[in-house]
Amino acid sequence: MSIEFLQVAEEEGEEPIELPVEDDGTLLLSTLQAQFPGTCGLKYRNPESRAIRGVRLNEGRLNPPVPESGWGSQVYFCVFPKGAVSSIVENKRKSDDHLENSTAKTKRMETRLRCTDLIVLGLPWKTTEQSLREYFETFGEVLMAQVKKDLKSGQSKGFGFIRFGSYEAQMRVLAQRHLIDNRWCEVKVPNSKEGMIQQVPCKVFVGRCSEDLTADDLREYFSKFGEVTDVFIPKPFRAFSFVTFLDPEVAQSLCGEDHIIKGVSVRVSNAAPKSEQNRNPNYSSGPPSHHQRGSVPPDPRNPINRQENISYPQNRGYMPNPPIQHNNGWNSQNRGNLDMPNLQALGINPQGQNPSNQGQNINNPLGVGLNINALPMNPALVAAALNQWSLIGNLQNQNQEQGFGGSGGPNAQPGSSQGGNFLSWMSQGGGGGGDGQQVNNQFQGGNQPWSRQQGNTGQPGPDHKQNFL
DNA sequence: GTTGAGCGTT
Repeated sequence: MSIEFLQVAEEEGEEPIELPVEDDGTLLLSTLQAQFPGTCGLKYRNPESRAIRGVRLNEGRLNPPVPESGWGSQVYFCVFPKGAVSSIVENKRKSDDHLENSTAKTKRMETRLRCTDLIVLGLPWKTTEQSLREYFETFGEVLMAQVKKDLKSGQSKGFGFIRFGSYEAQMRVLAQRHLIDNRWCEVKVPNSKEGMIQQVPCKVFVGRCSEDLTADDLREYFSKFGEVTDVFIPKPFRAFSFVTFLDPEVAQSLCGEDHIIKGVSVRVSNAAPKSEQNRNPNYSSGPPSHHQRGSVPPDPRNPINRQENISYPQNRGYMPNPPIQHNNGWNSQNRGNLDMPNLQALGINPQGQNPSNQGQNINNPLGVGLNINALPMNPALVAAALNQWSLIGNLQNQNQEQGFGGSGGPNAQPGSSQGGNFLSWMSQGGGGGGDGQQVNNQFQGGNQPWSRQQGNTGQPGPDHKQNFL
């Protein structure tokens, strides 16, 4: 006997896949979902009425429209779960937002592949699911919004979950903090969903920068390739910078290229992950892996961030790049290694190639037998650069004592322009964020989740683990 | 009736 197949496409116009029908003539939902993860049903266009018809689903089995005549030769389309919100939100969106022009298919793909529930921490007690949803709808279609409450009292527990329909929306939301019902909240990938997020870095290293290249210059230039969510230029001048894109693919596409900005030839390469050694030893619980992309400072171009006097808690990590914790080996395997910003900044790659470092160990530039005199550069300059990154001197001690993970980027060391340590670097403003945002520590005590962590003169306590999330 | 780091009753 022959097995019957029916043709299923993700949506109308897409190339169908043939799926095997069971002996009883039904299609198992599991069979469908094996090919179209996230699908919850099937539909088809009625050739007579031209209307879309749904396919009966009963106990995990999809039934042919007319049982006696089987599925026929028509193409069926997947049904994906969708929230109640749609058209209103769509219409509200900025028309100039090119990222929202993604096709339905792209959206599906993203939903299927990468969207995940996000946890919203620090919600005001008064925030309801309604207000939570309304807030996040400004970023995109919200498929789910919930506030966790005490079952008995109904009182909010101060956190909740949201899910977006598009990955862009999710990325935007993860890339900033959120003022919800007049309280700053943070959105993260829940611990339970770790590993479900794409871990392609959005940040690129831009070497050979000249001192007169401003963050605005870089932003303006690189924006033509895709939305730039952050630009970080270390202070004092270190001849490199970091540019973070919303889209990791844009970032990756630029790596290995030379670009001329304001007459300066800069080199774009992968932003090497920070090493564990320069991280906060207390911060080891394997937080969400999305922070490569997620922890960029709020984008000032986002209306939400245009409020007057917006500021960020000094110790909370709204510096160029809060520490990145990966569970994909980016950092976890790099313990004991040093980063290599110094060499990259000088246009030197000790590995002799573009440091494509995703998931790879980054060799310690010192560990590969760095010989300053052998470098194709003024040794004094190299030495000065090394010194800037604290690669000469008491680096070990600093790293052990500072107990901080924050830095100027995946491979920027906090360094010490004054011969100090990271804390002194922090107290100078910590880099202040790539957009020149002020870090004026305006938060008042008690009202913010992070307020108690203000004051950065002492050793970070154990609970500084939260500082940079 | 209070609170403020966390990780989702179903």
